[in-house]
Amino acid sequence: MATGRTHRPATRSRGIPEATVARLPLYLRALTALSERSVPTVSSEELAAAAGVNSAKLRKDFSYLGSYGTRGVGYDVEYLVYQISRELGLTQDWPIVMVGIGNLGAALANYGGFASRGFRVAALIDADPSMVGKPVAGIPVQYIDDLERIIEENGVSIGVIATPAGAAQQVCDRLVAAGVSSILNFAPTVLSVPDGVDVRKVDLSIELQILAFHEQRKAGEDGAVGEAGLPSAAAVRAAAPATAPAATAGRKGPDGDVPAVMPA
Amino acid sequence: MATGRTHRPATRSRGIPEATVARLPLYLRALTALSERSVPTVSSEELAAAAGVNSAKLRKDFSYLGSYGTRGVGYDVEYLVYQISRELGLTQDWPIVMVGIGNLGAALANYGGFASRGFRVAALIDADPSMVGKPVAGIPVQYIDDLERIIEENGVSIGVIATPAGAAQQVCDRLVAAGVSSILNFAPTVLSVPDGVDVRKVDLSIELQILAFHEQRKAGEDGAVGEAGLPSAAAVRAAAPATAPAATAGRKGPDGDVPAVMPA
DNA sequence: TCATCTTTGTGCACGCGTTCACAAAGACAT
DNA sequence: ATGTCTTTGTGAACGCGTGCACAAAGATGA
Repeated sequence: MATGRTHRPATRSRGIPEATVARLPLYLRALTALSERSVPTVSSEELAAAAGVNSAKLRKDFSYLGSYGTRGVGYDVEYLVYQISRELGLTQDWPIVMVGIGNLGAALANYGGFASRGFRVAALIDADPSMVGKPVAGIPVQYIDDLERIIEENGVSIGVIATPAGAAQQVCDRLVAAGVSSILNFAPTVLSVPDGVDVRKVDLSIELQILAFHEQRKAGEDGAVGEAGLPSAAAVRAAAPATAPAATAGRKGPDGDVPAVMPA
Repeated sequence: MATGRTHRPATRSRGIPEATVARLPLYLRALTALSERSVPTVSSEELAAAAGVNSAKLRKDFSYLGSYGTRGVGYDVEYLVYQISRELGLTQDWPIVMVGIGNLGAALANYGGFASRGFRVAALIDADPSMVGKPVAGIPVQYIDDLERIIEENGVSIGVIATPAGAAQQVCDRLVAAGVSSILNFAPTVLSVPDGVDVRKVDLSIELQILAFHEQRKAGEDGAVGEAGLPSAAAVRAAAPATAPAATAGRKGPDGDVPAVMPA
């Protein structure tokens, strides 16, 4: 998960916990799939399994929205889809602008997940004049000088930043000044914004580093305690990652490098 | 933040809280920037500001790593960079494979954040035969039938999934069976994996939905209480978002369907 | 109508994470 | 040496999130 809300210490909106809000889209996705298969109702147990969460947690989450279930039966799929969509604000149209149409930006623009569920790409913006006018995902790229006008004319309140790190804060400032109050940041930088503006960040590098931490730990602890499960194959390999010849090459790491294997 | 660790209920590794681990990459980035500017030391206050966190939290985070600071002075930048890198396992080489080289996958492969800090793209894999052999980011795409062999030969323990939702679980199963024990998932699906395997997910659609929720809330509450701050412009606009005409139309697509290649 | 069975909704307890506030530690000047 | 000043490291309190376990609600069948 590339994640991380910034700012706004879980404002506990109108009683709905932040953690619950973060799971609603997950439930919605599972429910939509059921809806397409014309399944009329689901139990908390089934839906929880589909969403990958605990059933008690799911029931508690739904309890914040109201009592939409029927004891002995479960939840009405269609009704729940509607309620969650409404709660998330997906029953209305959300025009968004994306700034920075490089490799990542272009890929995101093409990504279907953006277009679905009420989100509409109102404009693609870049600072490279040679990009201007070129259509990406069917939408012509516009020049950054028009950013303020575009936001104003389209009533945009959500912006996506996919620029290089160096330009992110500057772009962010302009977006906020122009009226954007929610930002999804793909640039590897910490953005500082005034109160009232929400920033969520997606950082590939950070996600990988977190995985590496756990991977290293798995490699290190096994052998020590034996930690049930885990099909040795992976553990062994991770413990002695230099198995492959030329591949791993370097591995010069200073000193305190992984306790290398460590026989039981 | 596209986020969400799955599984593994915060195993509290060797005393380092999960929340702290998630922040270490942030500190590392800020420290690296300072290091490049040849700054010798930083106080917890300065570094916290750069990383966008509370200074007390930062000090407590570092306290889990040991006592690396000097009272009255601060932390030695170089030393801290090394310690955090080591703790995160970045002093060793981590070969990774990426499966699903569509729009998003290609963009990720080109993304510099992957190559840096010990991560090395060992292979790009796709199920579309017409993609095979074509170089992406300088690396020729390989066919998915060779997945197991590639993982074995390169000692890969971290995999990145950027396939369409429908293919994700299947790819995941193969990766895990081949020995991969950490997965970064960009497909909009819940992956189920055996114990011992870590999954982190990055879901653009979910992030946007969370932002929409807060945006809706901001628009709704103002007017009711007045809730200080917030430059009306955005609030007013969000309150009457249906400005655009047809737009929302279609609404058919199941869910986050990646346009990209790859049949099931 | 009544009994049984399924599934929700939630009270409660526990643990993690955050923040405050301060004592201890060391640098630095005199 | 000694005092002052800065900054760390952490004890303690608090709040959020999670999961258990169960009572209440309603469906279903006789």
